Amino acid sequence: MSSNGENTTTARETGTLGKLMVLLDLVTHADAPLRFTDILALAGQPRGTLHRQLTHLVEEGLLELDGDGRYAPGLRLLDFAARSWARNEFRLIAEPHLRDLQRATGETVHLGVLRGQSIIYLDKVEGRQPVRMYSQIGNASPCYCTGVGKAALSLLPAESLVDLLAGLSFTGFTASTHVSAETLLAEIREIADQGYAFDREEHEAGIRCVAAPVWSEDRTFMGGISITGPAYRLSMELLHQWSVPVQLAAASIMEGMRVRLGPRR
Amino acid sequence: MSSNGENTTTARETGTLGKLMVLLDLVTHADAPLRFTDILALAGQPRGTLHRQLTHLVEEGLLELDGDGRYAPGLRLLDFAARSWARNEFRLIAEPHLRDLQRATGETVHLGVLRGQSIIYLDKVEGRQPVRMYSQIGNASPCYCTGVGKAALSLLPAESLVDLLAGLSFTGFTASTHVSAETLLAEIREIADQGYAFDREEHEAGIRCVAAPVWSEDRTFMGGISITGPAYRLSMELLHQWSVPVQLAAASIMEGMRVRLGPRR
DNA sequence: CTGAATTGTTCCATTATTTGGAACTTAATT
DNA sequence: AATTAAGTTCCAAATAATGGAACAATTCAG
Repeated sequence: MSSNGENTTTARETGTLGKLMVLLDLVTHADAPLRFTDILALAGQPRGTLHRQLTHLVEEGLLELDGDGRYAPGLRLLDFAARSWARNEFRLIAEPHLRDLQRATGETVHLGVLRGQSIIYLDKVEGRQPVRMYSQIGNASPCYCTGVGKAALSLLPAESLVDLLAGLSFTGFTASTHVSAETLLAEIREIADQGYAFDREEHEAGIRCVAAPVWSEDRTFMGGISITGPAYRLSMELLHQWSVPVQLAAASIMEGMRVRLGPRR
Repeated sequence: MSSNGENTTTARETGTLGKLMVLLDLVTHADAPLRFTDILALAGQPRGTLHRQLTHLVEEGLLELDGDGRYAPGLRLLDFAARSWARNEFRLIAEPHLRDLQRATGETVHLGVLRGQSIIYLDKVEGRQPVRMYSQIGNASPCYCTGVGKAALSLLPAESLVDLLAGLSFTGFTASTHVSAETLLAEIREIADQGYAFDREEHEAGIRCVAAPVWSEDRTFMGGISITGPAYRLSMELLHQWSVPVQLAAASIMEGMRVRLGPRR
């Protein structure tokens, strides 16, 4: 349950929409519903302005104002997201391969894509217990300390990579989290060579993963798939072995996309 | 998989945000990614205007533009929704009771709330198979042909109810769907008396449910919970029996909310 | 291959919306 | 009852959105 303060996109914070999205971000990222005054402090805007902006967001169902004057994320966001997810082509194509990989390894499998500096998880296939929905799906995680993130970064052309890394602000989640662009860059080059990435408890202590990059032909889509699990069960040796099936699954997904979307351009 | 064209909220379609939300609705409700020209036809706006609006939505990550010039819902919506869902107090309080009800009956249990003319499903607890996430959660369904919807409507004060009904446009999904405000109103009055509602295959042929209303003290939150399943397994007699446990579960949820949020006002 | 048609993008004077300071109302606190 | 804080409304000034038209890039037809 990590919340990272980074931008999901390279959003402009100017323009009417941009300013409203900043507010929406503020409220959705908060740990609890916020009062008008709380938002006022966080947003640093004139009261009149803020009040009208919040009113508009509430009118559109993007925020909700409860009886105690607290602002919470609006349920209309759920409706939008449900549609966004249900019809996502990348996810639809990847799903069967994720299931195969889960069955083969018995561990949790994730699918994520790079958006700005974050990885957004598009799907998750777990073993035993019924999936707690939305548990991970939709969550934005940092790219510099997740397997899927580093795999995705390894797909970037040199210049874009340097630019992105320059804009990162590192948070040391664990002892092994990368906290400098230099060491991260070195590892990403290695990953680009070998074609797979590890997360050696860099985001969460006790959690490891192997990941392989997945991309669309025109590189508009860059992400990855991973097998994740507790360190006590997933030795680094085992993860090295699993680098093969992850890469194979990644290849299958890309082949699937080629077939489905391929004949054009 | 029903898409209903009704508004989820009483949104104003004026103002900068309102106009952009109309576009977002358009794209997310479409069955497939739309081209610029498609949206142009649907939105009926000047080309220059539309182009800039779409550009802004893309810049904010609310829409995505693929390599073929097709607009699809943006993944940032997922991030917003994941947060909106994870911290929803109503859902958090209801969850254990939904699980209990599922275990007691063996059938699928839903939690939904009324937003405008639609029911938005907040949670779903299924039996056997691992839940396909987002399968129903977040979906907006019509209020006039679902158990949760009719249960929620039965909570409205007479005047609001008449107003809402007047604004409905009925779609006859099955032979038993209400298609007039009169018959619907009559049933809702009955539901208000007895405290539970049925869906007699009104939304989907072969699917029945019993639902009970759930509301917050100040009535800002009006929704319901339901037990849903195939008609061959859920006789009307069985559903009558289950009206008791659904109502009990509803009562428990409301008690939970009172305890958690109660001491005030 | 050329010209015509369609589709998508940019520009900018006009128009409409947003801005933000201040006055005002309501609720909480002493 | 008086004081402070919280929330809401108002309006001239500043800013952003509008939409028509010109421009570019693709696609299509002969």
